[in-house]
Amino acid sequence: MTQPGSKSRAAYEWIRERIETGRFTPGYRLVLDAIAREIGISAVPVREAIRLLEAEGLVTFERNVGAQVAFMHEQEYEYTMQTLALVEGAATALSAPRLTGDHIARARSINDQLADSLKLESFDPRRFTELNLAFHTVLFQKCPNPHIADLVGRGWKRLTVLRDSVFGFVPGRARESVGEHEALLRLIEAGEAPLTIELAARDHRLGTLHAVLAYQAGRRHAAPAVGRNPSTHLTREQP
Amino acid sequence: MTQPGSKSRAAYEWIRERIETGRFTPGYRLVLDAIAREIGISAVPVREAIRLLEAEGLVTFERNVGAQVAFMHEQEYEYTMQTLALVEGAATALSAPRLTGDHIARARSINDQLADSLKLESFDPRRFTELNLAFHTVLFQKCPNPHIADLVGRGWKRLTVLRDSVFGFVPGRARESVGEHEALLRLIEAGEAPLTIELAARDHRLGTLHAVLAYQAGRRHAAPAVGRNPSTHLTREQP
DNA sequence: TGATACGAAATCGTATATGGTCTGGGCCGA
DNA sequence: TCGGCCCAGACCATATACGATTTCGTATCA
Repeated sequence: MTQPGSKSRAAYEWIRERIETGRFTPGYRLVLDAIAREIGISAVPVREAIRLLEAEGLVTFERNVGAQVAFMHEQEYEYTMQTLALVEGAATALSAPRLTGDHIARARSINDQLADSLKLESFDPRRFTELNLAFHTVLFQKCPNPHIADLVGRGWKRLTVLRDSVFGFVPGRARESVGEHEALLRLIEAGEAPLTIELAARDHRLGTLHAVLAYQAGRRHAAPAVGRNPSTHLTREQP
Repeated sequence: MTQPGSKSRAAYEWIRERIETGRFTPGYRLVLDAIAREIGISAVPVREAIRLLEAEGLVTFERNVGAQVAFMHEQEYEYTMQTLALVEGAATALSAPRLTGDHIARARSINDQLADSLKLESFDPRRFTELNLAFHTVLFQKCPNPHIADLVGRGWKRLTVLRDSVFGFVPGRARESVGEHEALLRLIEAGEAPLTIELAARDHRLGTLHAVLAYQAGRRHAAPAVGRNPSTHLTREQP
């Protein structure tokens, strides 16, 4: 299925693309025959595609009833980011000792691009997110544990569905990020203890999460109930 | 599919049971028609079952070629336990503040049973593992993040395929476990910081992992290259 | 003898067909 | 008017059928 050329794959991408771009909104019913007819294939591969989307949490499924685009509650972003903070932190720490000077240089170069993108009069949050992923990918790519690496990949993939780019909402956080990136690089260069690196990487991601949550709280209540500073606890205080 | 009553589900359980009990050994080819005929259904639901097993990593799959029971290298157990240490530690820490005295009492009661099972002249490692899961389930069950909770469940499920019970190999570790359980309970009761609890729970699991790795190294080299004590780093020294 | 090409068997991927299950609307009785 | 029953339509789950792809044995040729 993951293999290109298959119709299941085509159906998967066809549906996913529509969910990502918002043409299929949460609750939209995915009817096998209808989709199959529209793509010009039979229902069998469509069914398989939907099963895969279900496994990714993009659609919900009920036997004898069918599938619909999953409802994502407010907290979905929080849960995903919290999980990503956890696994990406670990992946980065496990990867760190295996990174060469070359890797660090590459990461630093990407971070420079991130810094540059801040200076443009028209800040492009989408591009910032793209570069941000590239930066972190360099850092965790050497993670020797394939399960953890896989979870990191899933987390990022899921984020693409939840938010195109949160940095559009919290541009200030983008600026902070660049500084934290450099700090993280220094820790790695210095050969700091894995746990130190893990918690730094974790905090970095939680920092973005908290910024977004604070922004949302602000929008809701006019008086922003600012969360605490990023904490390594994966948690934040309840209001 | 996850729903009972479906033939996909039946096929899934039929295959999985054979893999778990070792009747289907790694490398065994899973031929759709053959399995379908043997179960008495058509190939379509069997195919779906195999896709699910693939997602769980129990079988590997190649387009136009088919599926076979996944080869699990030596390190598979290590990777799975390391990942479980990571996510279970977090789940436990996130769950801890939501646990009532009732939960703690229940966990302690299970730990008593674990202690009792050590005293029996015939130690039953399988039962120990069962109770052990029950104990930890009490502790992380209140984890509010469904993604992390899900990952914990997957980790445990995967372990059932990898090893029936490692405590048969390292009975000494069973004894240690009981003590660490009590220590963990005290941390939770005392309302310690989430990170403290997280790392304690993580270390607890890594302890078992390291014990098993040391045992394996001992079997291989006669002179056991004992790993370091459990570390919160998720890592251990290379020999 | 070894390499290559051909062809048949095995097996997968997908289309089409069919029976089963759920859902919603209309009819009937209170 | 309202609630319950029944039926028809929609849709899913699975079976069967068939073309497509891979694999592997065998024959042919250098």
